[in-house]
Amino acid sequence: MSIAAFAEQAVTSADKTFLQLRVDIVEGAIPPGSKLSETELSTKYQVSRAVIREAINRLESCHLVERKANVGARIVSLTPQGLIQLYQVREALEGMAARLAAKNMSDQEIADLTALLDNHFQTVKGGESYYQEAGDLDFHYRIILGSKNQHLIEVLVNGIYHLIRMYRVQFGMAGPRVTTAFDEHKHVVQAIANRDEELAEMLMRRHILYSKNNIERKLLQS
Amino acid sequence: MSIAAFAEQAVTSADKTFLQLRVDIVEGAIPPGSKLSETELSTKYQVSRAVIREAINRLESCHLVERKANVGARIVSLTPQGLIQLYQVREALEGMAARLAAKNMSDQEIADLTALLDNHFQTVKGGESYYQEAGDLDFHYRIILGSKNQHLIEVLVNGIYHLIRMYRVQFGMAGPRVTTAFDEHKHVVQAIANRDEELAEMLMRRHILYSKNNIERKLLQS
DNA sequence: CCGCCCAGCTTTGTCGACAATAAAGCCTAA
DNA sequence: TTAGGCTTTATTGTCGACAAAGCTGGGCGG
Repeated sequence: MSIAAFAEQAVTSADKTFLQLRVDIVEGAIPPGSKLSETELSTKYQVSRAVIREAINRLESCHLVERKANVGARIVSLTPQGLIQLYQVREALEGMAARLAAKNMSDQEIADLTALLDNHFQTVKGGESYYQEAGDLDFHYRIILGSKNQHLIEVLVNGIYHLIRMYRVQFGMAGPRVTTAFDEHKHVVQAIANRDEELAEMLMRRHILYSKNNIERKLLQS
Repeated sequence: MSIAAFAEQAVTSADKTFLQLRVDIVEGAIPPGSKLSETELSTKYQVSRAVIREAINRLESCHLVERKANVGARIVSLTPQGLIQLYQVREALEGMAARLAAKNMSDQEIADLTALLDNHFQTVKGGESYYQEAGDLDFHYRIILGSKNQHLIEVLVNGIYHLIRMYRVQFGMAGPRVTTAFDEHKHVVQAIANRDEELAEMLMRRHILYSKNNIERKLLQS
């Protein structure tokens, strides 16, 4: 359920098309760099061009597609340095999120977060590397929401994280760093529980910086 | 010219309407919290409803308006804590921008930035408080662009700064802090010139933090 | 007298057609 | 043969009309 809180419900037809398209893009069903023809999509998804246009507009505000006037929309093309830049933004924003979470999360929320981590620990100890995807996301989402900062939440949840997921799929990073990342998570939560804003931010920044370095290494060797 | 580099040129009709609407919103011609009726706007700006809808969509991605399905769009309502949250995001992002600028700006760009500051110094010394608006913006924009980080630039320039301007207009902060802010700017530039990433980030963060505190004080006493 | 429900009306969502712009291919001329 | 310009064609931008959902006001029943 934890993550399901973000299941935005689509009421209008453009909503559904937007969500569907976003999945298709992030999951790679439509490859990066490819052109999005309005007429083609309108037949494919059985909706009018106006709906497609609205969906594409929203995709653009997620930074998943780029439009040029009188030319059309293309899915963004992914580059290693683009991923690096994304992690730089993540480091700044999630660092601040951790700081604010240390200040603003309720005791109950912190308790829940701790419980979540214990739960994950059982899984990790069991040897399953299930952790990476769902668990990691859940952890980061909770802290972002815990910041109680609407702008922060918006930019990260609706903007950056879909792009991150897209990179993960395209560059095929299922990712090791499971146990070490788990320890880092634990320390961040401890700092938040201690209401140590300074430390929470620093630890979160390092956690993301390590991730970035890890990814850089993998990108270079391939 | 410096700032004119951001003069996005509108080619399509929706572009012009969007830019016009954005000005009208940011400058306060359309007050915060008010409803944006599509038909009303379409007669007012002499364009079809489709154009208005597209413009509103883009305004939404700037976080200047909020939409509800089957209900309509309203201009965001401004709250003191909303402004605080905005400054928290600014602190994180522009701090990172200063760090990256110290790494990525060319020597020429740094020289230009220094010259710009000297120029501003003459103005400040002359007693004109012209500085606040244009000069401050120019300084921050250059460092943001100097980061060479596309995501950072996007979020700040197209998203946050218009909101900041809107708050400035609505809450009527022409702003003192002229000379002290100038010194802070100077120190940031020095750190960037020395390629001291750590210090550049720290100084920029403090600069914005001071601004935030200053604003908080003013908000409370009113 | 108060509250609920229904009808009408306003506003948004969706659609198909037309206009305008840019890309592609062909034709001509150097 | 190739470069340049023109024509054709496909795609996007814009429009007005229709469909559907929400809000408002009046009437009915408790």
